[in-house]
Order: sequence, then C-alpha cells, then structure tokens
Amino acid sequence: MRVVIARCSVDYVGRLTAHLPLATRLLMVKADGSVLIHSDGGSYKPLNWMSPPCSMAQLDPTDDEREEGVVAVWSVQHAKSEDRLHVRIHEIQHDSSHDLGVDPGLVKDGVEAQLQALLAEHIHTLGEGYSLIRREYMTAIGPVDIMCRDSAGATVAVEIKRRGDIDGVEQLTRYLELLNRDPHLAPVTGVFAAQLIKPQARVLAEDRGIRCVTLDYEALKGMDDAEARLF
Amino acid sequence: MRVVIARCSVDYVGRLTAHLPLATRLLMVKADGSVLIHSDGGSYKPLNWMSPPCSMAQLDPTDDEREEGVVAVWSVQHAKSEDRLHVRIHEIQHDSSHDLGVDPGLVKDGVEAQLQALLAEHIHTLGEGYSLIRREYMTAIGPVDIMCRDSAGATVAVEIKRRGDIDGVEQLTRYLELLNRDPHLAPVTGVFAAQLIKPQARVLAEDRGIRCVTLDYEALKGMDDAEARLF
DNA sequence: CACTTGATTTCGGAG
DNA sequence: CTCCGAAGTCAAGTG
Repeated sequence: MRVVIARCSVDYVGRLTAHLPLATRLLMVKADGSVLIHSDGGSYKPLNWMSPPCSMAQLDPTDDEREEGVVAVWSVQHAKSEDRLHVRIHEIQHDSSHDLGVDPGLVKDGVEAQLQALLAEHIHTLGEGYSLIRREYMTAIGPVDIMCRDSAGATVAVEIKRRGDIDGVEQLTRYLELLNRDPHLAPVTGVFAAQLIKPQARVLAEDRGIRCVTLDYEALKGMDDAEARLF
Repeated sequence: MRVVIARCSVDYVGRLTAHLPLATRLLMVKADGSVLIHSDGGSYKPLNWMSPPCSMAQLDPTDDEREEGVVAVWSVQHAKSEDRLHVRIHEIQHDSSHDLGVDPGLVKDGVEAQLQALLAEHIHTLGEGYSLIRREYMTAIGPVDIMCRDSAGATVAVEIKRRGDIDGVEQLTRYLELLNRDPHLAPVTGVFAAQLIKPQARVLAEDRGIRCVTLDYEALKGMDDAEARLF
C-alpha cells in the first residue's frame, strides 16, 4: 500500500461527473490498484475513489498544467468500464509504501440470522400460547423465516427484518398468498417483525391484515442470557 | 490527520460485534476523531471504523495483553452511543501526522435530481402536447417524481431512475394503484423513465401497461443549453 | 454468471 | 430536528 499526502485537484468521469478543487488530501493506492482520496473529516467514505479492477498511469503534466503548478498527473482507468479518475498533484508532502500482506478478514455477529434465532427461541414474545413449527420453512418461492402456531392453533408466518421496509411486506404477502392456497395450512395469518418498522411499511402491512411487531434485540438477548445462566 | 501502519487486532462492539485477527493494516485518525482501519485491498469501505463524533484514548496494555505482545491499546468511544472500538497494537511500522485543512468538498453533476429537473423542463420529450403538473407530487405513500398531462388531458405519473430496475416499476405500480382510487385523477397512466432500463423491468412494466422511456441525459442537457443561449 | 438482499450502510434534501 | 430516498452504493449468498 502506498500512502501519499498531497495538494491536489481531482476529476472523476464515469457514472457521474465530479470535481474536487485544489486542497491537501490523503491518497491511498492499494495493492489491487484501487485508489482512495480522503479528506480530514466526514465518514469512512472517501471524497473520491476508483474501485478495482483498475490501473494507474503516471503522466507528465501538459504545458498548461505545468504553468498552474502541477508536478504530476495520476490517470486511473477502470478495467471494465469507461470510469476514469484524474489526480493533478501540485505538491507532495509525504509518500511512503508498505507491505501489508493479505488480511485474514472480519468476523461478524449480530445480524438478521441472530434475530431470527432469538425470536425462534422466544416465540412467546409474539403472544401468549405461541409455539414454533420451524425456522426457514421452505416454499416454492423461498423460505418463510419462521412458521408457528398461535394459541388457537392457527398457522402464522413470520417475516423478520432488521429494518421493516415495504419490500419485506411485499415478500410476506407473496408467502401468505401461496400458503393460503394449501388447504392443510389455510388460514395462515402474517406477522411482520423488525427492529424498526417504517411508517409506510406499517400502513401497507396493516392494510393487508398483517400484524406488525417491533423486536427489541437487547431484550431478546437478555432473555437468552438469563436462560443461559440457569443452566 | 494521523496515519499509522501497524500490526494490530481490532474489536468492535456496538450495533454488532466484530473482530479482526492480528495483521498489518493502515490506521487513519481524522481531525474529527474518527478512525478508519484499511487493509491492502477490497473496496473503499474500511474493514472497521468509528464514525464521528467520537473520542480516542490511548490505554496501557493489561498484563495479559503485554504478554501477547501488545504495545498500545486505542479505545475509541462513540460520543452518542455505546459503540466502542478497541485496537490492540503489536508493532508500529509507520506513524505520521499531517495538517490537511478543511476540504472545499465535492462538486457533482448528473444524478437523478438533475434528470428529473431536465425532464420536467422538457416534458414534451415524453410526447407531443404533454404539460407539467408538478414535480415531487406528494401522496400518502411518497412523492411521485413527475405528474403531467398528455395531449388528451389525461393524468400521467412519471417515475424517474438513473437505472431502471424492477424496484422502480413496483414503486410506480403502487403510486398508480393509489392515484387511480382518486376519482378526480383517474384514469392515471404511468411512464417509467430511465437512462438505462433493465430487460426484466421493461417486461414487467409493459405487462402492467406502463410505458418505458429511455432518457438521454446528454440530449436533454443539450436542449437546456440551447435554450439558455436564446436568453 | 446474473440477480437478490443486507449494511455498524453514508449522504443529502424536505418537512 | 427527524424522516426518507438515492448511492459511482459495496458485498455476500443463491439459482
């Protein structure tokens, strides 16, 4: 990895056109050829970048550029599209290269799968007398996250999302339509469960007779931990 | 901005739990206190990070950590949540700080808003006799990009995308369903306008009686410039 | 291979 | 301020 601190201006032409006026920035050139241009603030997103696969050529400045104080031009070209990044460097304050090796990668925990497992473990949070049939109940159009029974013994299909959006309601609606064609299962009702349910999704769900349940990840985790302590 | 190349392991606890095993990485500490941890590949997204506002404290390693070879621990705490990042540094290969100043920021051109404005200005490109009602026509389930009338005076709802995908067709379908419940508006027809329309989206749209229009950004821009030259 | 879905999404605009 | 949609989204899993 090469790290450069330089006063530069940048132009990107590709899916859109973008320009960065002259200022001091950090330029990162990764081993795969990708380039990132960071300012000293904002979020993790660079001001501008080129994704791999791409290649970088260092050009001599034109006469006009040289007059404006440009000492080097990086031309970064994407390998599979017309996307192009031009970095005009006026002054280099730092330039170093480092061998980092291959990264072993990130280990994650706590996403949708976890929510599903926790809710399946504590299916009674959906209501008194609920019992689990199974997780990932397969249908012709995909797996229903959780199938269970309510206290009256009626089948309930549950769709789980971290964020409950209209898409999720549409998905559950398709499942319900299919499940209710099966006389052994019908009538099947729906529950849309998410950590956060968008208002528009709630309106759509309730309009279709689907119950909305807001999941509290910490509370579910707490139940789990409390049970774990008992054994 | 501080740039460090170091052999380190990283733990993040917050919205999820994540761990990075020991490896050599680039650590970026921005002026606002945010921290980015980059490997020598992948995309512009860091392996791990902490967004501002946050603060970093350098801790002494515990005895256990010292035995494992840890020479320093960075504890980065988010200011408004419980999100926390721990960087255990085993070896520093490079450490430098640079004053970048405030960045003047990015100038963009060619996004959806621009497309919408240009099409609204030149609504006749949809057909002879079309007239604009308004942009961002609000409904209970969100704003319709453009509402206009065709030459016969019938209402037309237009959904604009840079890339015309199935999602966009579904969105427009929902708007049309809602709009057609209003007897003052009905019948409302739909136009799906995008720079590029995916074949599946086109099939779905046409199956639902929605007309597909491919937008030529450069041509629309050209009309705009030609008009501007007249005044 | 293309397509779908989730993300510690981030970012910008409107209400 | 919050809410909501778009992103040069990226990346992982699946058919």
